[in-house]
Amino acid sequence: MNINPKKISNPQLKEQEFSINHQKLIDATIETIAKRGLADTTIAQVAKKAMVSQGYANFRFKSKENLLLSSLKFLSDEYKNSWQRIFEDNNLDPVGRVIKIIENDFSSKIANRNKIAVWVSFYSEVKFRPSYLTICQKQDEIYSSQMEKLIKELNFLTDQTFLTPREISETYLSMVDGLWQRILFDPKMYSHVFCKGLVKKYFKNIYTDEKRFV
Amino acid sequence: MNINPKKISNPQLKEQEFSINHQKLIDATIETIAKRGLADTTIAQVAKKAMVSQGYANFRFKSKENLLLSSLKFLSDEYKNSWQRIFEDNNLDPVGRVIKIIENDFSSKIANRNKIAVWVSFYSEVKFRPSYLTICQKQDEIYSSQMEKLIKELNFLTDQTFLTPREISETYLSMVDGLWQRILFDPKMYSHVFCKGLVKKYFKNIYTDEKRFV
DNA sequence: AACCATATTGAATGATTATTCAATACAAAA
DNA sequence: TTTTGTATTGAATAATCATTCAATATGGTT
Repeated sequence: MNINPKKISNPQLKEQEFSINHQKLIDATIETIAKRGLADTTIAQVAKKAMVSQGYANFRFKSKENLLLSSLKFLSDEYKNSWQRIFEDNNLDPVGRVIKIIENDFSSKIANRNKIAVWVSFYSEVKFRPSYLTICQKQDEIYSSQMEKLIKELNFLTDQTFLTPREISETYLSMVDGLWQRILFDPKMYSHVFCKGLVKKYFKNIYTDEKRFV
Repeated sequence: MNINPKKISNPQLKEQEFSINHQKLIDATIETIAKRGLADTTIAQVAKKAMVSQGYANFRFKSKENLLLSSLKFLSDEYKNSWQRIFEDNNLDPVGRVIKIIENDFSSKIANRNKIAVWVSFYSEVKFRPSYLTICQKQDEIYSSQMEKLIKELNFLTDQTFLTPREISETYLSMVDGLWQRILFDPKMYSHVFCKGLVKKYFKNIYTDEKRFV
């Protein structure tokens, strides 16, 4: 019995086969939203980009809504994984961790104009689709609380007491959201270098003795 | 000849009559977007809310696109007027002016959840509709440069030199955008009081001697 | 080879919606 | 009153799309 990877009698391979098309469609959805906007994203276009039939796309995801939701989930998980790795890295001290966080939030993988366009598209619908809100909010809460804990350590180490960990982390998170939005408007002015510099300068002003916040 | 305000032989009255319906439709558009989202806003719903016929709404504005554009323009002008009044008020010193600006940006007239929902809806389409970008960007540039000038004065008065006016004003504007977005997610947590407090604390940390940034 | 199960297709369907326009209402002028 | 010009209507149109599903393809099993 010849084991050909394309054969699907093996449940594991079947699962993999499933994942390939699943992921192809999610990628195509994100690309389409990034290129045309959520309003002009149709199943037909997504299916074409994923090189499957229109009927198939619907069949796989049950509905367009569900395809969109899965795509948001994917993006959200990708982001979460990238910052979670930083929080779990035991080789970093608080300052090094904060710097890694900043660099991640304005890395070309995370903060590129296409992905931001997709984020903002979903954000804009959050008030009307509770399911979008659920996905976005849960992860943001974890990020937020991890960040606050990190700042707490940093404050302790540096004897910084004027600003609370909560204040610093909320300010940071707001700045990131705001800067991401601004990247959409004017990606030249709000370059990654500019954004990182601005945020680091914010921290530098708080932790004046710390040389690493250039 | 009896001058009845409903008669339209007088060109001025005709103009006024025009404006009434015009504004009714714009208001209805903003309300509809705020309630249902840009994606689910139809001419039929807007017309119903404005209490005119569907055909009329289209006739007045030539197209749905143009109605949306006019609504964005209205919102944008409203915002501009509110901050411009503060910049033009000669009774304010720099600190007082900054405080007024903060209070305006998180006033219930400007930063309520409905209006933010509309703003974010348009923002999310900015990458795909150059006409939206034009409206948003032009005014933001003016706001931005006025803000920078104001911070320059403030830095001069307080001998603050570590952060440049550009840095402070860009940080402020990003924070505002980010906080607005967060108000959409969780209006209870991001109350006006919380947002104003956070921003004022940011300034307080820079201008430590200034008592008015509570 | 014949059969079966599953994956995939693509054309048809039905719902939604912007836009058009012929018909109507209505107020001013004659 | 009749006429005229403009404002407004609302039903018809045409386009777009999500969704469905009967038909087909594909590859494994016997």
